Amino acid sequence: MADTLAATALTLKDIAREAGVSLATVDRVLHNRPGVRPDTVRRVREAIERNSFQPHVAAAELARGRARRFAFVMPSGPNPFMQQIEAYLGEMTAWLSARRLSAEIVATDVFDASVLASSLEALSGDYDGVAVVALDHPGVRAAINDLVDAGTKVVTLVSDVPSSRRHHYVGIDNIAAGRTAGALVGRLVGGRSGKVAVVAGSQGLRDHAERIFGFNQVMASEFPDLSVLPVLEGRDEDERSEQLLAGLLGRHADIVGLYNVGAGTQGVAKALSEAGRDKVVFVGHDVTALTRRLLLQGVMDAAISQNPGHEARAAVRVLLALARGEPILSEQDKIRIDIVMRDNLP
Amino acid sequence: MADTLAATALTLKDIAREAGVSLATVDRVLHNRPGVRPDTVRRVREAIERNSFQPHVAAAELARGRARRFAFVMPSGPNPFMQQIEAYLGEMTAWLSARRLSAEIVATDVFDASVLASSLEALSGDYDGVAVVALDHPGVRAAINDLVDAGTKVVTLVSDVPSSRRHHYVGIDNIAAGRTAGALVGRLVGGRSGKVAVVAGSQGLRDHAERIFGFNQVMASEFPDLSVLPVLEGRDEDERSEQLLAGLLGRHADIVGLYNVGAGTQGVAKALSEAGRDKVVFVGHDVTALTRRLLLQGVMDAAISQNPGHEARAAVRVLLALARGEPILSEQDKIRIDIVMRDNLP
DNA sequence: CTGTTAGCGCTTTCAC
DNA sequence: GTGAAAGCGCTAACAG
Repeated sequence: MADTLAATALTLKDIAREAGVSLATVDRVLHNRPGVRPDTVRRVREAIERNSFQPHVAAAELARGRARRFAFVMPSGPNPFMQQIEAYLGEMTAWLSARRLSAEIVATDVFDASVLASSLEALSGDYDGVAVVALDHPGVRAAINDLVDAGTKVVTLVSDVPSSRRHHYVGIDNIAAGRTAGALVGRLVGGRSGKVAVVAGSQGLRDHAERIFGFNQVMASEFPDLSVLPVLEGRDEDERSEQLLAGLLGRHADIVGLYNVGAGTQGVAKALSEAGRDKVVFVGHDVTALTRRLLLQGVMDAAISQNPGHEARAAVRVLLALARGEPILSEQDKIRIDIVMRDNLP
Repeated sequence: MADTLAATALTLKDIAREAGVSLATVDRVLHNRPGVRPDTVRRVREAIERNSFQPHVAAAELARGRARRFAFVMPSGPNPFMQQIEAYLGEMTAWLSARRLSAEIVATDVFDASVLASSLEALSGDYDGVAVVALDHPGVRAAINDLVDAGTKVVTLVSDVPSSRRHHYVGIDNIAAGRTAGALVGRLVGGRSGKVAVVAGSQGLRDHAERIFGFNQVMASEFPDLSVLPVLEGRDEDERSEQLLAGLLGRHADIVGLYNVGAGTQGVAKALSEAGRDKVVFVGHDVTALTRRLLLQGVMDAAISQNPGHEARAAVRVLLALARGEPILSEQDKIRIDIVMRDNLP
């Protein structure tokens, strides 16, 4: 009644014997290194297949000796979400060093394309892998591609540069996140009709633009009784968001819903409460100390969140798998869009 | 501008030299093995501390030689959620065998305490770790404690036995899950008043009972306009759930919400549609092929879900960390309560 | 193109 | 109580 899911005790030596070659040759084939006759390659490959041989990662890791270095290029500002990611990275120190790995945080102005690009270029050659919170810009794309060409493994984190040749993106699908926000606002408004406000940092940021796109999609197709007002651009700043929203609330008495696409949450909440519009359905992003409090108070109704801890660990695991040439466990590092309400606060 | 989060190159040998002892002695201290003079222990400990030395896991793993075996004790029935967990376990085969680990699935009747207890007892001695979907019963608790006493690492999966001495629980907080379901039903009903139906497998199952408890808590305190009808016990079977619910719908014209606590989802959906009560807010659990379809069709409004892939991998990682004596990355293996609606379907 | 060999940093006998 | 030494299964020179 026991269904064995894994068991192997074969070693490189066994494969070598079976293929009639030496250890070194098997190793070459295993790593697609040149200098082996095609026919020999085939024989070795067959022996590997036949036994579904899995090289022992621990042995490989030990024999390589060299430690692996990863760099995390993060925004230099005081963004709470990014700080959470960095904190979780910090928590992994012991885990990392027990594997002779290191993850260094490189702070930079990720919103300035040329600064970001040169930060990336400066990393070339020194790291086995780089995770970067990237701005989608031609200069950045080029810098990423250069790193890739130099043999560095690159993953984009939180914000993607799909046009680059980065190996992987660790983050959520922002269009789907926006759709989810739309569905929540629409459903939680509960049949009332009226207007919906949208506050974003900037529509120039790819993730914000994508979220708004998804949000509008759902509103238009499924909630015809709700009309979405023009997007306010609060630059993720509290005061500015507050002022803009206060003005909007003053001009429209029939606002029933609000989607806060980025940060500036403090300001948004303030504008809402000072206008006495507590009944407005308020959906935002990310679980921080602030949004947690707002959810508990009932000021915010839901937060769309990507788990920063998961994001940090996923980035490390993906970089490690890439560096080792292992396949990436498909779904393992797909970041899910979490809906967080008061009762399922993590 | 680079903040190093991890870096060590020290080896056991360095520590040995620094403490003025041999390799073997450091190893003994490291693993709390007997036969070392207290004073020597202290000296070695200090040297380890002073250098914040981290032994190289790969080397340790390689030197041990012996493979580690884990057993997963799962329900023998055709529960789709459990099957998903097993499938994800299957996907990890290569990963496991590259680490000389194995995970064997042991199917058993987890709903019969004595059968489950003897299945657990039969495992003793053969495994380094056991994950078990457990029924909370004195006999099962005793069996778990026996395994623990025999040195086997034990984690409960999906369903906990908090009174046992299991090392860890991998699963969600079911009371919070029930509260979340309550908040969703209440909010999505959108201010209407009326009755709410609850269909469960059995109130004797700990997880179902906990979910109902949380659900009622929220309904009572926050949605006074909604009254919860007595729980229907459908035994997680489609036909039975359908019949019971059909009867209930017939008797109450003002049902506006429905919480399906366990399985039997097919029957619940059928009763709803045949009665033409498509407007009823329907919240259930888990994302399966069926619930996915129901969400897309708009029949179900939300599913509370625990990610089976995450659950499978978390169980393996926790067992491995326990077996190696590593600390468990705090939040890493905490399973979150996911709210899944149509737009954030994974 | 292919094989031989010396480790990587631990664990584990087996002596002392 | 403590230490010396032989591997674990790979990788990476270096020879041929």
